[in-house]
Amino acid sequence: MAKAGASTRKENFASTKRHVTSYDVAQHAGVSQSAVSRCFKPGASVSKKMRARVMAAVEELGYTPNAIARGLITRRSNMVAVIVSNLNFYPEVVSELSARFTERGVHVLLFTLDHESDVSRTLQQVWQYQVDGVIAAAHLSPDEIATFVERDIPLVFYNRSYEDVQVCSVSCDQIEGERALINRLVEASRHRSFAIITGPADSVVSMQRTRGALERLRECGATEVLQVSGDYGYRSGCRAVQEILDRRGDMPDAIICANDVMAFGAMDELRYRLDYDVPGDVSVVGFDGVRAAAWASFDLATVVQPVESMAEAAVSMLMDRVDNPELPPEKRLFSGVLRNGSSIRG
Amino acid sequence: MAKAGASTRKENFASTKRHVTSYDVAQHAGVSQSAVSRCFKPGASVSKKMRARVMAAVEELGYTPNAIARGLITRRSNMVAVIVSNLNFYPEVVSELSARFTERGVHVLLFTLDHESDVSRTLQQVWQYQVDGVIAAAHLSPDEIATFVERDIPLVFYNRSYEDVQVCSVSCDQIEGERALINRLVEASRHRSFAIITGPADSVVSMQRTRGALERLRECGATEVLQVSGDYGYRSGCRAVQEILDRRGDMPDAIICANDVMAFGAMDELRYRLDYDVPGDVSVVGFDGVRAAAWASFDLATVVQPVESMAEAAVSMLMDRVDNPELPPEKRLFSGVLRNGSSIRG
DNA sequence: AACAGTTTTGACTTCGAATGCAATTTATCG
DNA sequence: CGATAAATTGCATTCGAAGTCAAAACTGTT
Repeated sequence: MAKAGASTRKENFASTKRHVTSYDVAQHAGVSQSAVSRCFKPGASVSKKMRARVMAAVEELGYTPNAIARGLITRRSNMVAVIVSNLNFYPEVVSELSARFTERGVHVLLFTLDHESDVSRTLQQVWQYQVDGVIAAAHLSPDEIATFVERDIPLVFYNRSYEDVQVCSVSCDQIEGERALINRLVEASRHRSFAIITGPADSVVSMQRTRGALERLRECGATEVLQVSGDYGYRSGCRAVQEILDRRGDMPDAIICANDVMAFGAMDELRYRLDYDVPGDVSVVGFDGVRAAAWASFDLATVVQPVESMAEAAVSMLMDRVDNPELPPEKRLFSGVLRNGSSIRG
Repeated sequence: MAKAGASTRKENFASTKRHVTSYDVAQHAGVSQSAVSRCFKPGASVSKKMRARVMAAVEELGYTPNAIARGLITRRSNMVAVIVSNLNFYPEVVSELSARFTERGVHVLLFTLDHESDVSRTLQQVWQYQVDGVIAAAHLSPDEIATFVERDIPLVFYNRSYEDVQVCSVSCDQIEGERALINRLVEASRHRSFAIITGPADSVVSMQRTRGALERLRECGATEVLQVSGDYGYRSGCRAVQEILDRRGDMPDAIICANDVMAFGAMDELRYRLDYDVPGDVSVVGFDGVRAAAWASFDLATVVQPVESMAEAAVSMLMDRVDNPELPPEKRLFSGVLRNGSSIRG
């Protein structure tokens, strides 16, 4: 970058002058402030000579345009809010979204929710920052969704879909995925009794997965399906297995978990505390396709959500509406990819 | 919040007027814009009557202060940048930082780095957004650090320390932690031969961990220490074990991994592909204390970094310098907590 | 060289909220 | 009650960049 000499000079400027503004640059280059501004606007009409002079001054003073000031006048902050609930904080999703936005020169204001009740407070913050759009991987009430419409702020849900609300979303087909998983189970071997470990009661995703599983199981003629509830965490997977044992007296042929992490808990509990063989005695399946599903310890049969495609879709869907607010709401549904793992018997 | 009636009214306003500004509120309440502004400033001098009138108008119009405009004049954006490199994206850290900042009414602009080379581009972005401070969980060059000083932007490193640079940092004592781990190893049982799986060559943290291990091993009289390199990923843990086997012909008594995830890879490779017993034949230790370390499949002996304390420390260290830029740089070093796991023999 | 046509350029205004200062109201006390 | 101190309020300006529009500088043509 800058050589030592230039660096020293900059330092001096910095200590005397608080912030270098476009005015300073203009003065230094002997041009108008408008000219400086234009040099930073992509398709603007600036002569070569002008651009060169300005850029020289920019270098010398170490000028950086102030995005805050720019945002004020252009009414485009180039920031989007990403709202994720802390519980199901999928790092891949956040980092993938962040990367995709960065590619487009858009910056991510991250909001994590500890409790779903923080939503309204969070939204207050979101409004203040004049973000150009919002990606929500959390549950919003219809009222809250309505405020986005009122304020003309594009909103895209990630893996949350709302049946009766016209709103953008990108999701993985939970029901289809779960059905595929059940198909895999019944094809693989004669599983007769089942248990489902659900996610938290307020998780739509969990409900869909559970519903998909139940539907398909019934269609396949399974009559014996025990349901116990978990919270998506490892420990709740362990506890759920205990509960299954308590309620049934023995283990079912297969345990269907609403997510991978609970499946890990379930497998570990079965193998290490209850001394069952997975998949010999019990098959276990999950949902999500997190990294650890492919680890040899688990080699879990699950549905891999196409995180990259989904993130890309969410980002482009959002940015399309930012550029053109007239676009109608759209729901994009991706299919998950079945991952065969040795956690299924047969 | 607002009843249905009010909501409808808001909607009408919204459709006629682009954004509700403090001027609109002022006019509606029959007061000056300054008054409105003051009603939103904590310790300002406003009479009860005035506040009531203003707030009524605020409610009625659905006004939200514009943080962008505020930031422009106050020169305080109430945003901080959090820079993390994508590779070692520790979700706990990011979400913990985010929560701590949110508590203080500060917002997080998230920057993820795919390659370390993106740093300078990222910093350009950071300058533009006039963030009040930066938390970096990534490597910056001394030149880059210097620009923070020039620009008077407080910077706190998370788990990166620089020996000769005066800069704020919050870290876990990698060397001490690793030494404790080695102590645990030698106390537990007679381990004679060792292998170390390091992290990426450019990771300072990995270097420190390796150094700590080597030092303590030498002090304990270990002569046979093989070093192979990994990249912090699960697969690299697997590969590293193969490499150890190739280079030695057999397995050492203990494998010391620069992080937990590689330790998982190593354990799985040993158990499921090479048919070694862990810890019977080989002990494995990691570093970090991620969630999965406590899972029964691994029950890994490791050093748990006190993420919550560290995040809190980083946040308060940063915000202290934002409020008082004169504070001198400070390095805070936390001790990790040894986690005993059954991945160690004895 | 003079003219119309095209680029470039600069003066001025704008975005929305915060603040110093002066004007005004209210409270306090002899 | 009047005078003075104290609290409240409004006016005008400010932050930094971008856009509007008209003036100025080029271009090419005859």
